[in-house]
Amino acid sequence: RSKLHALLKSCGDSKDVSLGMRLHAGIPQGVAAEDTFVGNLLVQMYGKCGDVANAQRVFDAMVMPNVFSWTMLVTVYAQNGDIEGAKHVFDVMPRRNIVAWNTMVAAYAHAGHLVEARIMFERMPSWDVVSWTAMLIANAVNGFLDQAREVFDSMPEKNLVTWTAMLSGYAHNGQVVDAKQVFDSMPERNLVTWNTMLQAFAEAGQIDQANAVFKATPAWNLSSWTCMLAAFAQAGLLEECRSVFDSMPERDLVTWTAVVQGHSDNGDVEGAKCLFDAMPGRDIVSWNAMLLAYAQLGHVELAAALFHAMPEWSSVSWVSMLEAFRQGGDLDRARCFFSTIYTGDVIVWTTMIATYTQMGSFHGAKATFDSMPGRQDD
RNA sequence: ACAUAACGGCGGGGA
Repeated sequence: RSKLHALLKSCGDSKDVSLGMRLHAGIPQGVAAEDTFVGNLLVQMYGKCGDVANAQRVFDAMVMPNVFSWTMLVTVYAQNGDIEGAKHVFDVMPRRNIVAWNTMVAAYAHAGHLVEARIMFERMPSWDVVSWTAMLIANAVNGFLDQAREVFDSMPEKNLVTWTAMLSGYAHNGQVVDAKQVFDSMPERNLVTWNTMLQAFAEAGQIDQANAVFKATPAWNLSSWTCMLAAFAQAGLLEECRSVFDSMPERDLVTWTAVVQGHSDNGDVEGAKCLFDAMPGRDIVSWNAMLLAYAQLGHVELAAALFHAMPEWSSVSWVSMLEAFRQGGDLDRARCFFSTIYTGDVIVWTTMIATYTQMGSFHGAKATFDSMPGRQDD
């Protein structure tokens, strides 16, 4: 069982759902249902792999789900972006503990639903450092750094995660001076802390400072290297970007996508395509990055071909194609393409409106604007 | 024994 534990955990960490399924299939019939511990491990593994349906299926078959099973199921929905689903499980679970409450507050926080996060938080029977940190994040992701700071300052207890969350809030809000101040006053640091500080300088375009933090970091992981190579690319230093990429001891999908984008950002489509073809695997983000490279660099036909070769599409794909047609001044194809989209979000619609506007078709822009579903006029 | 918060890669407008 402890072996199974380690194996299923590693499937979750590496999102290897096919190995997870093989392990699941190797467990004797009924064990996953009757042995709550084993069932929990499977629910968690499927959740981490993004397979919510199988997580739910294992859970449903469990004879005696315990409080771990229930809170894990809440986490599964929350971490896969289904807040409604998480809330539903939360509402029907027989006994709610602080971990379940914290999970819900954090889910709302990351989705940017500050009001809901606050309502949850206020209804909690008690709070701990995780609850407070989640509320700090809820404020920070909405750009309310002063309120986040108030939460931070008034917390009865802080730990390394709290400090790093505050640092991260400043980092992503462009407040690099405040970020540095937090970093300098932290009682302790770990690799996440160092990476967050690196990201703060990188996002602020302060490449020398970023490089200094990178060099001073006691040890690196994939996040550190990837952040640094992306920072070099964004600063127009493609050679340095490449040298980080070439010297990294390991690479993952995120790394590969970052280096593809680094080349496209610096106008090197051929380099981007070479790397894209050499990638060991591709996900929707990497396909979109390559698609956008073609779109932004004016390769309409290559973009169209790539679009049709993609295994799946997202709103980013639609926007990239519209961008390609807009770049090429081809309003007809943009309009025709747009009419085939059924699931576009507000950004897709805004891009189409901008395309009409830019081509001088105010009627088209207005008509599109008027037919937008669920438009918020505030 | 197993559950919750912090770090890296893709899109429009706005500031």
